[in-house]
Amino acid sequence: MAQFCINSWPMAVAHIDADAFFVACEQALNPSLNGKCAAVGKERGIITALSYEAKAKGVKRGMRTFEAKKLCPGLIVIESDYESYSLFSLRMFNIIKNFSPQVEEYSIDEAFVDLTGLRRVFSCSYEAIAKKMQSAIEKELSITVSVGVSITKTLAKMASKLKKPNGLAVIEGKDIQNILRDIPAEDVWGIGNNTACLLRKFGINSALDFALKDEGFIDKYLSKPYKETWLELRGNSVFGINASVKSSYKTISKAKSFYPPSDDETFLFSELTKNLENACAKARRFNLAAVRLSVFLKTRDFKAAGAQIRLTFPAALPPLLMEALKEGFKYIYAKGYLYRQTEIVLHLTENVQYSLFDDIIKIDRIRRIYDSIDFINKRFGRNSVHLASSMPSLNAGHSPRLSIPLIDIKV
DNA sequence: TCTGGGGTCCTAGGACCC
DNA sequence: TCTGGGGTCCTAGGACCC
Repeated sequence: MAQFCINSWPMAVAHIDADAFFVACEQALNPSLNGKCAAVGKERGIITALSYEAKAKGVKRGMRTFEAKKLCPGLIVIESDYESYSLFSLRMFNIIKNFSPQVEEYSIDEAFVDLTGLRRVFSCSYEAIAKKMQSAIEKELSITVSVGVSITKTLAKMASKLKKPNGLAVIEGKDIQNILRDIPAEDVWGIGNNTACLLRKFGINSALDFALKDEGFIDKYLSKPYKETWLELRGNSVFGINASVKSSYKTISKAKSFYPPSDDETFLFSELTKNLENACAKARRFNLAAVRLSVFLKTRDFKAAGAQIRLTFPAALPPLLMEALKEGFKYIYAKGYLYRQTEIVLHLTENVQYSLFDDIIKIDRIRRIYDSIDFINKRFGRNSVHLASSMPSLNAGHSPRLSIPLIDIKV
């Protein structure tokens, strides 16, 4: 069979994927959990992550904990502790950066590493460098990772899945076709269910079927991202390693589900207010301001009603966004429907410019108040100080350590 | 199977202008 | 006033990812 046309000097990229990361962190912190059926997500009542032992008993992510315990009676369910996981994550990335400066922090438990040219530095093969990284992580953090090495990001990402957990797999140019043959098209990174359905109609079932399709077909039926994935599968690297640290957001969203579903206008609006305050606090941390605000109410059958409001000036201070929130809420709220989730999305801008006509003094007063609020919340915990209209939802859930409702901000 | 809370990018189509 | 061509910007929504 004809080989794909590959660049003569392909890049070497490794994808590192921690195994059952959240649970592995818990096990590293508390070795008595090793080898046991353990899961994280107690606070939500839903399995967020689980050990391989629990997976073997048929427990799945997203399962309700009581269902999981039926399947696996000895299951230990722990509250998730994101601060610890973030620290493990940071340390894992730092270990990887000892090997190459070109490290993309792809998610909390995954990284891409550009190894191109490093064989000389380490006097060994790319596979051996990958092995060294894997061992270093296990030795220093007591967690295991699976590593894939190949000539494009897409192939490396797929390689890391081949021998999970604690595995190492290399896909060389000459092996691409043999390996893609056994991988279903929907398991390709970037091809979801929808596209897999479309591909099946054309007899494309495996990753290899897709990779072997001619360019004319790709151009005719698929858009840019799929063309890029197609190229990557054929060994032509188009996705670079993005080593810059994320410092900004285009959108920030906050959503919260609740049970039982509710049609209580006051409760729903207070939930939205709380979402808004949390999203705004995050936006302020990154020096961002919203230019548009989206508001959603979701019913039990996953149907969402949404509205989007354009703001007259960029803002990240809840009092300045309350009118827009009210407007959006009024527009989408329908009496008699039971809702189970509220969500807001801030569409953000970096360069905050106030026009001469905006009330700069008023905005500045509110900003100063929120500087203090951010300070207090940092000291005493999230939601220590919040808007009075988010009280009903706060009282329904966890109570903050110190509650100082801001009854009415006068400006 | 649809569990939950984040995100990103791309495209099509409308608004508006020349 | 109508017709047609062309460009840009914005936004909604789709698809995908962890």
